[in-house]
Amino acid sequence: MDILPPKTKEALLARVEALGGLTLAHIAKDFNLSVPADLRQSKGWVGELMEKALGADAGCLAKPDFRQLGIELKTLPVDNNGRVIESTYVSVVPLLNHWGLQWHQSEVYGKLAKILWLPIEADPAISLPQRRVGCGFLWSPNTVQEAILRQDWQELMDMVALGELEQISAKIGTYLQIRPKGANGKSLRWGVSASGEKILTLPRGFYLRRLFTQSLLDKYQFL
DNA sequence: CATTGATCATAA
DNA sequence: TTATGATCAATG
Repeated sequence: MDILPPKTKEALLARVEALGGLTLAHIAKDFNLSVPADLRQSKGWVGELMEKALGADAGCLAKPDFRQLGIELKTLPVDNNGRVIESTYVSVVPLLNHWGLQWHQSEVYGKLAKILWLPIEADPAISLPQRRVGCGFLWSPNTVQEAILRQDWQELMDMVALGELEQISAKIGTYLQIRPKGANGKSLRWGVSASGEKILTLPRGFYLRRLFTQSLLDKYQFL
């Protein structure tokens, strides 16, 4: 059972609304999928299930998930107190061939420009099959948010370009941060050192900090 | 106990 | 092999 991609934003939001309140077991059953016991060896399972349920069509491509609509889908794990549990992966950090890259041409901007946030119950006290989908909402950065995201991106990409990879830690950045993003500590990519030589280094990704996505969720709940 | 750094599965 | 989907688990 394959769901076709929604043709309009309204059609997408209608599907999101229909998902709200359903358990993961319920949705998985509709696709003849079994629910893993836990996420330890299936970390992306919930996100992939939501892609199926909503008809995301970007597959493994450098997205957005809904290509025709330019909308990126992100699940937002939330505990029983409405607290966002995890940071949100955005995209890989280009370690090479990034000279002259501008904010508005970056993958980060492309994905953050329009996001469908889909809160998912993720309290450890609730078993995976019993967890429910919350109320999804569309978000685009406002002027202030974009300015801060852009500053973060620029500061971090400047460090990448200057070969300061070893000095990049997850502590840098107000909303955005860079953290390792690989299969394990042995996966390596080519980057550039401070002296301009090509070096092997960990693959990294841009992530949105938990407190930032928490603020988005809080604002939505308030409205 | 929150965050950083490390890791798991899968598709193309 | 690299990018997608993320969460796990060590650390301070």
